[in-house]
Amino acid sequence: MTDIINRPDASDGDEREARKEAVRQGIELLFFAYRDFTAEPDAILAEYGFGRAHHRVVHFVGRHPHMTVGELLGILRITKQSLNRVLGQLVRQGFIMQQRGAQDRRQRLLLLTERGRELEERLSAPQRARVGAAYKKAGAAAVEGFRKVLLGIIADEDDRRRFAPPRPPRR
Amino acid sequence: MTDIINRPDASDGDEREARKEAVRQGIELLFFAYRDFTAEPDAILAEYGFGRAHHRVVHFVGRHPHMTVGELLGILRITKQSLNRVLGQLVRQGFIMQQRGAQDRRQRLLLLTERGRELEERLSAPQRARVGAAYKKAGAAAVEGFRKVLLGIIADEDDRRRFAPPRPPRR
DNA sequence: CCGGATAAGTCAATATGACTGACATAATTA
DNA sequence: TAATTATGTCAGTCATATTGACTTATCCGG
Repeated sequence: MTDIINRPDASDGDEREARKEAVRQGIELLFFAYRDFTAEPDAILAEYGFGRAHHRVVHFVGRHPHMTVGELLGILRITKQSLNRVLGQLVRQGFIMQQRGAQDRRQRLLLLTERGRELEERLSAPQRARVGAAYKKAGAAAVEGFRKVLLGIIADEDDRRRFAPPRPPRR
Repeated sequence: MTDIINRPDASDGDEREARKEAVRQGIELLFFAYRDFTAEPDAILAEYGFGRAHHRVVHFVGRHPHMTVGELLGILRITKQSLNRVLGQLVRQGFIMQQRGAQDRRQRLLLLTERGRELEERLSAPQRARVGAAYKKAGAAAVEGFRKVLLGIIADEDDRRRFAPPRPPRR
């Protein structure tokens, strides 16, 4: 269960050190990848006078239409005061619409407008290109590993549940 | 006339859609993983009145002792004014030492003090635990895939070069 | 050896994204 | 009806980042 690698001639100390170094490299890889992964959308956002927070809102509302403000707060893990400035700008400038909830009329269900979809498309394009190219280059097996490790890093069980296998076997 | 319904082997259109969805999931996975990956150190940093920027500096100086200020700026991709506030605090509070460069005396080579090493250890412990557990759970093949994909996401060739294979064949 | 380039540091002003705390409103639910 | 919940808002603060201008010390090429 613990055998990461089968090495007959390494001592436990070396083994542990090598593993520790591998983990530290993983940490650093995450930093670099995230840094570059956000750089291109950030440049586009600047045109609109928006920041990374706006991207996150547009992304999640795009992927989960009719989500509530509370759900969005739970995903982003920020306060409603922080969200409100960003969300308010997006609503006032016509990127996001709010609909009264049908069952619970206190809820404001969030939706992208046409303009919002265009923005989402522009912002995600460089990220999709970057990640898509990395996927293609690394191959399907590597992508499976990438997903597995990232899922292991995510703390919250509910958040992990968002990620069903990419192609669930139908029937 | 693309028949959506009854198809054992997917058409190109479906194939493309599935791939696009897989890439979008990857983007989201990166967001969630990075969010959780930074949450625990952030709480520790708050005890010191520090922020994430201090963590990054302590991390890179710890991993690359005697690095110059310019190298650090290149890695972090921030302005020297931004770095200076953070670095200055760390130096003044005894977490980082600066040594004059031997060849080039304009350089201030950066080093962790004992206190700095302790801080680095505290900050990295939860990250190492989280990433280490994810590695262990996912297995060696998955880790290889994780590394491959993240390397593909990193834009800069010089940055990619930092990541030699975790166990280079000695001899 | 002089002058330009480079490494580092600094001052000032500004923007963004986050926080805490307090409070308001409307709607749901017990 | 009363408590709770979903959302929104006002006010103040902090950390991180920016641009732009400038200084000091040092290096290096002509």
